[in-house]
Amino acid sequence: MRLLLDNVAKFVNLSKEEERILMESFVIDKYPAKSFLLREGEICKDNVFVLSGILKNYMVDDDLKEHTLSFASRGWWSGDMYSFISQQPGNSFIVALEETTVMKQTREEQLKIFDRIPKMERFYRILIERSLVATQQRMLNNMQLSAEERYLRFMERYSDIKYQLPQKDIASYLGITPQFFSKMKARMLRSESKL
Amino acid sequence: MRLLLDNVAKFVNLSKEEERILMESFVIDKYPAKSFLLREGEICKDNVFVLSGILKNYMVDDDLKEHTLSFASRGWWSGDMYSFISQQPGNSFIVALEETTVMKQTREEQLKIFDRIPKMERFYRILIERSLVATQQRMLNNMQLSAEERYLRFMERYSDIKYQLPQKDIASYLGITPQFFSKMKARMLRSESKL
DNA sequence: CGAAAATTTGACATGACTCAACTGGAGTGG
DNA sequence: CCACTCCAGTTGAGTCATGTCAAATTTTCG
Repeated sequence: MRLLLDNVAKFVNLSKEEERILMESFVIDKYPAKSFLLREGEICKDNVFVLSGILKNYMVDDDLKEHTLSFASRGWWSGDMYSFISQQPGNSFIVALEETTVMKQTREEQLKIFDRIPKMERFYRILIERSLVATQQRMLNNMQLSAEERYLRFMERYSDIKYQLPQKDIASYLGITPQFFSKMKARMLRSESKL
Repeated sequence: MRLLLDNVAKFVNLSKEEERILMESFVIDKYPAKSFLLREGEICKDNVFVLSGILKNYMVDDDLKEHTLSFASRGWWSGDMYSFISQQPGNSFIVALEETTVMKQTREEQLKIFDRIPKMERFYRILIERSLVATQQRMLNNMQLSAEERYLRFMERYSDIKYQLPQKDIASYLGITPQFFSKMKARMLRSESKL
């Protein structure tokens, strides 16, 4: 609980009363490993904040290949942005990679909070400003870096959970096949040990 | 001028007085063809709204290859998001592909407006929510679609200006080389005429 | 333990890139 | 207004990064 308020406090200052109101708009929920918070075709009702565990947000294309959009661990947000803001059926899945506890807030509650506590609209604005920058950066990385280089950046970005993620999911985040990922890692190890 | 207010009015309703205050925070500026609004290493002072003409936002990687982030024509916004929100030197260029007239607002003015007219913070929040969705979608397109398919989507997305953009810039937006783009187009034409 | 899933490995295929040469139009200066 | 240059665009040959398919191996977990 405190974790969420700390996250908010990084960008805006809330009074005790505002904190109380805010907390009332969230509910805590717990998902077992491998359970789905969201499936393709469903409406993403909630914006979720991870207290513990790991979530994966991904899409499946026409060839049934998975494409991972993001991972979320303790202290990070997750959701299907398109579906959440439009409240229309989305195309992505969100699954718990391990038992995961979250605090979640519906879009409706969120908009109400924006009216009651304008500072929260500011907080959210800042959150997505940064998210937009990160997404642009990642897209650029995909355009200009080799798979190997992208992998190294990935390890930095997700250093807290890198050893808990299945390789196939890392590959799908990097935009390469699991087979190629495996060969690439082997190659990197070989050339590293040659030094 | 009216164009900007209409753009805002799509998401929030301003009073005449608020509209007046808002307009005072923008200045109009005009750039000749091939002139730069922003260069790598500079701070992106302004968020710009295009009244006429076309802007291109791109980055140059270590191999001196260009990567186009976006084009902006009449009624669209442009800027280096990272640099604009952090007010730190950025890595992207913004250049006018033809003579371009814009309305621009500094980050400082923008933040002032957010305090004076909270509805404008809401407007901006909605703007970047959508921008985030579009960027995620584009990243996914890059991951799951072939260059050919990406090209077709590009033509829809930028149907208003597709014939005014140099091919090398379209190629760099699609994440392919101009040579490959040229060959691809030729191939597409051939297989189309065979029908 | 046994089945299913994840990972590894190898042979081969391919989409996209590089380099280089050529063409044709756009702008520039004399 | 011509001659010249300089980009943008095209095209071809060869290459490379990554994908595909298939099989073997290891790990996970009921």
